Amino acid sequence: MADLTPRAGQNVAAARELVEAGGVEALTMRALAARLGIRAPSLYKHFPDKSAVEAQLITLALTELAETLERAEAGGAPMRCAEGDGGAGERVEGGGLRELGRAYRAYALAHPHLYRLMSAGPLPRGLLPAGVEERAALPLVRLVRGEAAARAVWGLAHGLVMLELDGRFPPGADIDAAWAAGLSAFTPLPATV
Amino acid sequence: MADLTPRAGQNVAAARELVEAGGVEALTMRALAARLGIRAPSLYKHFPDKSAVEAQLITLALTELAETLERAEAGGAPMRCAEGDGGAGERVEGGGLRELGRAYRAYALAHPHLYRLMSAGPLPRGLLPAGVEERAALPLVRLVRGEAAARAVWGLAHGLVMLELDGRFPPGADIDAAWAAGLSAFTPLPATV
DNA sequence: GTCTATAGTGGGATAGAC
DNA sequence: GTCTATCCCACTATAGAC
Repeated sequence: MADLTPRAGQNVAAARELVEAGGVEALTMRALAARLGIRAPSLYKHFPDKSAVEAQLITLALTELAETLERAEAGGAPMRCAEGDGGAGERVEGGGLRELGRAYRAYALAHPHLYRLMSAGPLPRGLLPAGVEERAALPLVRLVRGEAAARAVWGLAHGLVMLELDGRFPPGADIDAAWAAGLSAFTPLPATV
Repeated sequence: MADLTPRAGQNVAAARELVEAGGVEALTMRALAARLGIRAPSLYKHFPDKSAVEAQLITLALTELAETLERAEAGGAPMRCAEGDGGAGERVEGGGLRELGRAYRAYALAHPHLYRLMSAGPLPRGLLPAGVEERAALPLVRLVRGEAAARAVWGLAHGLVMLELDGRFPPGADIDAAWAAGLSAFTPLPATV
């Protein structure tokens, strides 16, 4: 959970560079040590094992994603409902969701390997600080009315991102349009069953 | 592409059992050989290398998924528009999409590791027979009007499946409801813009 | 906190005999 | 088509000296 050694922060930064450059498989204790200019066994004075390194990385990525989404939430559509003229109407939800989607996709595309690490396989929840996971989910939950719809939008975003990262769309595919079609399906109305 | 050896079919079946039981990482040339009662080097008389085995497996999974979706397409909603009374109206799309979603999710949950193998990472398209990928996509393309919307629904399904397989939803989450909310968002209208 | 040395495991793949 | 015998690679992790 917390750093086990004062310099562990630098180590995590180095681990991040490895992952961003070559994916999860590029993160080996040997490579991490080499990048730090030390020998692999020395790492075990900083981390109990490799999963601890990965957990720190996942925590970092989840926090960054949360911050990105929070920024989109605040800066995108007119969300400051308390001040100014409160007559925003139905454009608030649509605009907010579009902004959130843009931010989500942008983060994933900017850090594809980190996104994969963060979202592939079950989370090592026991190794993560409390609340990180929830924080990343909050902006969407705040914006979309209803658990079911929020999870659907989450699935939509995650699926589109993964298909794009995995190169599943045909070469000329208009992915922007797919996002627009997907998100706009959720904006007019929750569309009761 | 094609089997390199008469008995390659049996080998692929054995490989499938390994993957279904223990995931992609359980598929090793050694383990596959052991299951076939031979030694690992003998496998290289049937396959040039390991990626060829995986490609056969992916082909098999894509074909099975395609068949599953085609069955749902034919049996679910009243799709036999040519015969009987042609007055189906708007319920055709909604019902068909729901059926398709059900079938897609059911296949993924029944064969989670195979689904992962088939949908994770870029497809080794050069090693796949022509048309397999397209065939799996066709039922959805036929049902959803517009490329963008079809890709969005694809992303929705893939995302929801992956989140479920990866145990990302909270313990008590109503995943059925998330699917219903997601698919129903696409049924009433394409929701222009 | 770092080192050397090493244990232990697993993997893909080849050569050449039969 | 199958075998034996290997090669070479890579990885996580520990022990114990400094």
